[in-house]
Amino acid sequence: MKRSKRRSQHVTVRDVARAARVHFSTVSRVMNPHTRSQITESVAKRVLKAAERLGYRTNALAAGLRTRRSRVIGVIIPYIDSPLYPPILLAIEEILSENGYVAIISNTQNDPAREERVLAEMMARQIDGLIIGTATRHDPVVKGWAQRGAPLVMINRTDQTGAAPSIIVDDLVGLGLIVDHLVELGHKAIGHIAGPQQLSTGAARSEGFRKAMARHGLQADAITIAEDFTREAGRRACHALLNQFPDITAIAAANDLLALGCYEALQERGLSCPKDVSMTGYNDSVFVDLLRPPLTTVRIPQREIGIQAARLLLEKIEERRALARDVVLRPQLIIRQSTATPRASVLLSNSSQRF
Amino acid sequence: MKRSKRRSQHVTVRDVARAARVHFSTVSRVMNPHTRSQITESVAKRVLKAAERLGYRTNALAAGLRTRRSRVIGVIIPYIDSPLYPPILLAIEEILSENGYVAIISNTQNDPAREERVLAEMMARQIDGLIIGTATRHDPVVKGWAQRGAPLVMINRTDQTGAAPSIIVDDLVGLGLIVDHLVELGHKAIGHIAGPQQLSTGAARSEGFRKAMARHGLQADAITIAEDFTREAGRRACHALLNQFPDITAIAAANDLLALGCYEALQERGLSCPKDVSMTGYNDSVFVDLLRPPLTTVRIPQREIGIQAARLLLEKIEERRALARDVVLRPQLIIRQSTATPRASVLLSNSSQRF
DNA sequence: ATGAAAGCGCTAACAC
DNA sequence: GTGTTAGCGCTTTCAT
Repeated sequence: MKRSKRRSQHVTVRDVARAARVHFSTVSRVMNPHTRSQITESVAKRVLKAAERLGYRTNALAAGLRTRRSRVIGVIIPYIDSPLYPPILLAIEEILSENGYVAIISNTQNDPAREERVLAEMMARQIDGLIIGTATRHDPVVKGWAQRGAPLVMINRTDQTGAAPSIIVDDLVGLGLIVDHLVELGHKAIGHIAGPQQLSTGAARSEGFRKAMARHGLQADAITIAEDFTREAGRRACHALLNQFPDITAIAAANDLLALGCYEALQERGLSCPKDVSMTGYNDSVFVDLLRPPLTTVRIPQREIGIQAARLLLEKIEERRALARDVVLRPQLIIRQSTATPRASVLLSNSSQRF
Repeated sequence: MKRSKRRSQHVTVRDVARAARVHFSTVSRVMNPHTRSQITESVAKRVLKAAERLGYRTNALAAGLRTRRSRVIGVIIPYIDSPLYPPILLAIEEILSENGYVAIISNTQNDPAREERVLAEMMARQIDGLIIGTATRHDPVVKGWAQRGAPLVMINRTDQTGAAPSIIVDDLVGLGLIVDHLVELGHKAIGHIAGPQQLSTGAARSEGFRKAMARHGLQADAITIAEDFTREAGRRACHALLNQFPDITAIAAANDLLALGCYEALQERGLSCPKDVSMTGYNDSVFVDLLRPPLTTVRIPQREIGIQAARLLLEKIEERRALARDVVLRPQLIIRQSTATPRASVLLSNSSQRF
């Protein structure tokens, strides 16, 4: 008769137990799929009915405190308002939800201080695992987590230490597809707007560019590094590139946002794409098919990245295996109208023929 | 000497207390900003130093179980991969993070079953409040939460009951801006691709269209309702609209995605925008300035929506006031190149004058 | 100003 | 198969 007065909003196992005339641990066993088989069918039914009637919902905080498993996972990404991430997040959330997990999603804006803060909040909430899209090439966060044996999966970017599995796209192949396509169109003087080199994506795509150019016996020195994967950085880098290398007939940008910036820069210089300069992007972001002109780019399996990352993380959490399997997904060339044969003037001077 | 053997990974208040030679409740008081003032400065310093040294981090699950406050809030939106939401989510997360809260973000794809499931997961985790962008005009979720007195804020869409505060944009004004602009350009036969009418946004924008047309003494019967706020639905609706009303010279779409679909439909019909038909969108989604042609649209303060929603929710949570203040934000017309004077042929027949 | 004690709601040995 | 018991780590009266 002690706690019956406090019929507050929360229905607990004890309330259900009283209603079903069983011990509260029996209720717990019924509610937990893992221990459900221990209970007689008739008793289980009675408990379930009472729970239903009282509107019982298990308190994940209490359960988590006891089991040391919160069924919450953390997701840290640099920019949620970049077109790259939403489809990935969507897929992650779908897989997690199917498995009774939820995601705490945080942005860092590539700011290490913010990253540290959100990570602290996540750890305080006893997250069971972490998916991060912010790994730098030698990432202290990655190292820290991996050393503590905490389940961690990197997406999109990877660090160099191999301390945790990652889901990435084969950017070497991706830039190869781009360069092959441009060369096939007849381009020889091809420039590259590179992404930040401390990010694996930026570095890998630059390397892919260089290797592919070398494969074709072409010079790969027309490279400008954009300080960030943004439209504005792309615009500035494009101007710099064209100032230094006015003769290039095609520009391979390290991602779509950079390519958008290049579109602006070209327009500002009175250059037409693809007549004067062919452009390519990377990621096949939503809407780039509607740009002027529609952007030739490389499609990466965003959804698949999310699915694989979530699956891999859940495997690590539930099985506690230290599998360091990396997943490398293949990109696909999407040809649109921002690429064409090199401009006539250059064709003339470079190959001394017309038509 | 009982529990000293289990030097497991987690450092607790007891560990810190032992190291600082105080009672563990003192540690708790030091760590909690609210009770910190009760402790002598020197003792506090000693505790803090010990905590630092041992790497103590408070366990939010345990604290939440005790205080019945999880410092987690739920965010439910229909589509994370719609360009509307990421900036809102970014702002929400920023405000929450500043206040020591984190967000569990879930997508529903407008599927009520999914909504129910994610909501159950959130409730199990004892979320302190909820921000939802999925409210239908008579929403059971909204009603349920409001009745239980749980802090809830609606964004973007609102229900009709006024059961909870909402942060919305003044869509009547927004469509008014659009219609005024088109009329000023000389359009009279203006069509409208409406959004789903069970959503407050769809309904409000249609009403805004009708009222504005009436204000100008124009017929507002060229309306087709798209079954969803998607590009494909926009494409189909645009075809239907033009089949039924071939003479319209301008189309006001209820959002940008619908306008994109219209772009496709116009292209399929061999019509040029804005020469044959002027187009307008709504939301000023990222990239619509780079479309062919750049889209005239209405900019809504996405970031502000997120900020206001998070602030309002935190107010409700911390002060437990039942303020039902609605926030209505003002939209802004963004004129680009998808709108122009009506096509010559129509000008001729409609107003019997040229130039 | 600090210590003592109780308990948030749950799970998981351990009994019987 | 079900009841008993003991915490998970924390906050918060109540003493002192």
